[in-house]
Amino acid sequence: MLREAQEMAEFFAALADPTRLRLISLLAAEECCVCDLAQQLGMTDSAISHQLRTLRAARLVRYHKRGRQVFYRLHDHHVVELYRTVQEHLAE
Amino acid sequence: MLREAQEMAEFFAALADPTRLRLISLLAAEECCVCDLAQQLGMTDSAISHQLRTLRAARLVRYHKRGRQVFYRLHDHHVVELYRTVQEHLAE
DNA sequence: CGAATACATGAACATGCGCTCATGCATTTG
DNA sequence: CAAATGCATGAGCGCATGTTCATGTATTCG
Repeated sequence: MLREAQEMAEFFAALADPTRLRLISLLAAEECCVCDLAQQLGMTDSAISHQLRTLRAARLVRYHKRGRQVFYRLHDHHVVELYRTVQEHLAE
Repeated sequence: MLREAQEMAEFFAALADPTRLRLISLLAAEECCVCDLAQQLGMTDSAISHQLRTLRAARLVRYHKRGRQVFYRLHDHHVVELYRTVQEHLAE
């Protein structure tokens, strides 16, 4: 039980940050490269890159390179569903 | 968007700890008092009380007093559903 | 009433986290 | 090729977090 709790905690921790949740919100609309994400959030490329690393580790996003840009998108539909569920839960 | 992200982040943060997830797992089975929860997790009453405070703040648990004991239970069915959903998601 | 029990809480300490800054590595452009 | 662009990464700093320890409060028991 402890091990499972640890895994779940790490997963929730990846979602427990406003910047990462805003990234997920942006990526729910469309795939996007790092510098555009940074610009939309008014943050540095470095800060966003660090956060994307966390989202990658939690398998919440995927990416593919084209030229010198890296395009990120949500890993699968489960991510959006979880996001929407909690969003509605907090709206009451 | 920033404000909503902040609220969601706080909610996920309440779930981003192994001890609190184990408490939720125990409370999913049956309502329980603080000292029993502490004993089942092999932790001090104080540590558990602190964590229950966090779960209360996130409205994840309710409680009622009887004598000198305080019995905690999950706030509503949404909590268990979210727990099960993520549990299954990580099981793949 | 006095001791013990069940829980809550504040301070303190160690650890982890998010951002900045500096740097490095591909890729593209002039 | 050299400069510039897009991104990744490691170190470092300030701040939040989880546990312990000491203490406080209500309730129950002898």
